[in-house]
This record gives sequence, C-alpha cells and structure tokens, in this order.
Amino acid sequence: MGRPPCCDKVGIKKGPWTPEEDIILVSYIQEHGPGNWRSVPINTGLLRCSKSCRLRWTNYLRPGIKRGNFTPHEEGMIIRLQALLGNKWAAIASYLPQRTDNDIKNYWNTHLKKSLKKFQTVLDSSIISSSSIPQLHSEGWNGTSSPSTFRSCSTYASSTENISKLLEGWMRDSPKPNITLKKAQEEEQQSNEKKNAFAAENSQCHQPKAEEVCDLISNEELEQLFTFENLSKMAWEKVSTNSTSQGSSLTDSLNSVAETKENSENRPPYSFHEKWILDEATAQVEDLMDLSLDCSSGSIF
DNA sequence: AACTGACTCAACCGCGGGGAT
DNA sequence: CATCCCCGCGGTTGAGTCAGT
Repeated sequence: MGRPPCCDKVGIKKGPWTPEEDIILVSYIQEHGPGNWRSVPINTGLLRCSKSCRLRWTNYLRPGIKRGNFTPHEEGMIIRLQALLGNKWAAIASYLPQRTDNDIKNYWNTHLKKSLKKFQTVLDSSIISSSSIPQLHSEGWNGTSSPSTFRSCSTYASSTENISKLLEGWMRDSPKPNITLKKAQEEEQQSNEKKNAFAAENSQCHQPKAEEVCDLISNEELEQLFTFENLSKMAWEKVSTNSTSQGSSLTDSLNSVAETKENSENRPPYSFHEKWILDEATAQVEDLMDLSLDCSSGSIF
C-alpha cells in the first residue's frame, strides 16, 4: 500500500518489552480500557508504536490469558478447528478464549504441524506397504507423549504472567473494576463475534456456519466433541475400518465412526451438528488420524 | 567447559478491511 | 466515490534457550 511501516519512526523502540514498559501499558489500559491504540504511546510516553502496544496487551498482558502447556483437549480443538477453518488463527482462538491467536499459531507451527507431517509420512508408508497398522498402545494416549509437554513457557513469559495476574487482582480490587474490565470483555465479545462471523464466511457453501454451530452445540458438547480422546477414537476407528474392508470410502469409514460413537457410552447426544462436523471432517480425517496415531504411538518420538 | 545445531516463541512486518471524512 | 487512517490478522524473523557432542 506504500505506507511506511508504523514502527520505522526514529525513536521507536523495538525488541522485547521490559517489565517497566509492561507496567506502564497495563496502568494506562487499566485506566482507559483497551482500544484507541494510536493514543497509547502518545499518552504513556512509551517508545513503542501503537501496534506493538496492542500486540503486547492482547497477547501477553490481557487478563485471563492462559500460558504454558496446551492440554490434550486444547490440542484436539486446534487440530479440528484448523482442519475446519484453515489458518484462521483468530477464529480458532475465539473457541479457546484463554489462548491468543499468536500462541495457537506458534503452537501449530512448532508442534502440531511438524508432528502431523512426520506421522503422515510414517502412516502413508505403513498403510501402503502392508495391511498392518502402526501399533497402538493398549492404554491409548495418556497425554504424556504430547509435544505440549516437552517444554514449558519461557522465563520472561512467566514474568509477564505475573504482571497479568497482578493486573487481574488489581482489576478485582480496584474500586471501578467492572467498568474497565467489562469494557474489555465487551470488546472481547465483539471481537469474538466478529471472528465467528469471519469464520462463518470462510465455511463452505452448504455447511452450517460456525456461529450456527456455536448456537446449537453447547460449549460443553463442543468441548467434549473436540476432546483428544474422541478424535483419537474416531481416527482409530477409521484406521480399523480401512484395514478390514479395503476399498471402503472415507465417508463409509466416518459413518462407522459415527455409529461407533452413537453406540458408545459417555457421550453427548449425537446431534445434527456433531454429525456435520464428522461429515465435514472427511476431508481432514487423514490429519486427525495422523495426530491420533502420533500421540498413541510413543515409538514415533 | 565450550561449541554447535535445533527449537521455541515473542515480536515485527506487510497487507487488507472497514470506518470516518 | 475517493482517500485517509486505524485496527486486526497471518506470515515471518531472530534472539534466547536447550540438548547433544
């Protein structure tokens, strides 16, 4: 667009944020609420561009952000949502309110994508070369082999987490917490609605829109649907079906998955949307299968 | 202990969308 | 309608850290 980069101005600082800067930013937002980022560096004296301030707030200082290891459930959510929405990290993040789009994006790029790719290779060769299936541990996936457990958050992240926690407490204790916090939450909600709408736009023709799914599936149902155990089970069923009845289509496999799910205990009612998600997942079932096996087979890592 | 390559993730950059004028 | 300005998103980078030798 020919616009000069916003952070190219002389005197604009780059690089990691210091705790002092964080406190200044947090103080300002606590007082004025998030938004109007243009005025933030002007009014605070921070030598940062507005973009940088917004990013710092939304990704690290905003209250309610969960940092550190992703749970198996979150992994499952990300896998499935990525399959459904593509690299719409903001849309995906709207389903995981405690996680930022940046966090999810990083996690996908550094852990999940790599694992999926790696296992895709292994699985492809094993399916093509023989009818044998990569060995699954009988105890199933217990989460201990998850890439998410490999590392914890960085040292500085823990310091910003402290600031974030401090802010949460600060807002709670503040005489006018609800004004600022509520404003932030409203903006968050608006943002999420926007994101959902965006996600809906990106869903294909006759698919139900993402917001419809949100409307018709409760959070609990949705979450249960996305649990890693469910994904693993589905993928495993798919593999079993394929191995026993050669030539069966992926749709058939998924139908059998659906039937299996229907008959299984401890599951939410098998709703239309659940079926839709299963059907929709046809195209991405290989990915799910990969992940499932990835996590089930400790020998891979 | 020192070196090196791999990995992670915070931060930046460029672009597009949308509201204001 | 055209232009400007701001915000938010997705892709990318590079400094810091870790693990292996």
